[in-house]
Amino acid sequence: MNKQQLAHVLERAEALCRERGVRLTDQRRTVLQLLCVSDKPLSAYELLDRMRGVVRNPTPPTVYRALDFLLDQGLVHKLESLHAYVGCVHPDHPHASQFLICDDCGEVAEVEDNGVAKSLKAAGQAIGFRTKRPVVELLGTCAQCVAKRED
Amino acid sequence: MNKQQLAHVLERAEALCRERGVRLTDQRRTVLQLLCVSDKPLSAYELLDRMRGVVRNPTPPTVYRALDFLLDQGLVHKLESLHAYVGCVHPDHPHASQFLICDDCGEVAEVEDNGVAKSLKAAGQAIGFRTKRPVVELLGTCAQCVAKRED
DNA sequence: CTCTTTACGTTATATTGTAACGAATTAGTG
DNA sequence: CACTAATTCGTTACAATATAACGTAAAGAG
Repeated sequence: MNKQQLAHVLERAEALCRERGVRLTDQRRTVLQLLCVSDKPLSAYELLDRMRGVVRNPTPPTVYRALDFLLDQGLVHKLESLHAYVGCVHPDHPHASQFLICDDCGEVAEVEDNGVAKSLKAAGQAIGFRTKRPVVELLGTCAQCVAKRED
Repeated sequence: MNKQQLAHVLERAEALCRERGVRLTDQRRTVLQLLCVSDKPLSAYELLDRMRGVVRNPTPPTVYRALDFLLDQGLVHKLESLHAYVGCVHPDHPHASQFLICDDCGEVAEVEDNGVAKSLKAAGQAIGFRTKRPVVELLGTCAQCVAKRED
């Protein structure tokens, strides 16, 4: 994420939290920012490392609390299959994303595919299931790495 | 899974492994069987506990090696969002399943929805992504527990 | 039977995530 | 402002999940 996008996300985060009456504290903002400037998903302990120097003596609970808050607010996503976290690319509206995770280069693409959302909804409804949190992560090879391999 | 289903799965597992020239050893069969007779997903360490008394002095690597093998062979699935494992209900054919996980009663339904499979494939292809392993887990409330709550 | 590969035993350790409890800060209320 | 309640944070300890590394044993191939 570039600087302009970062600024936008942080602004949006501030505004959303204000609207919702919740507090985007320094620690929480720091974690969000670290995730946004990273070019790859970060584990909780990678985040912990990067917080040193920004926050005084952070510990695991420091990170996990901030992550819990940001996850609740939909400002970050957890990639279950990687045990890692990413900043949300479009916190503007509530959404259920899908993640395409390249296990070659580590790149992660967050997409919001309407067809997928619909078919998942239908599959749940077929058996009366009420979905609260969909986890959709496709592990494989991104276009760039596919091309690289076929050279 | 009832006894008859269990017998069928074990037979199928034997046959598949024979065909593929891989070995379904005692430990691996034990793990598969434990997952199949369980009425809920089991964590690696729950499996470890249940292996005592069947296998001599099992340790974490014992369990994880058996799980790795069974996952490779498509005989069990890992539920990433639960850190837990389930026996595959239809190992007969290769497939990409979706899991509906009730966070009230813990029940897990494995479904193979064609619409979901198609839309996921399409979403990947749209950006040239080659999916190797789809992770699709819907966390929410099953029909039974929805009904219970509305009483 | 010998060689090679695969599976397993064993110990130690890495990684991910929480519990619990008190101190400090913030927000609401008279 | 003063008081109280709620939320956030500091800190310690620990639980749960997963893997590294290396030697031994067993199985399959020739």
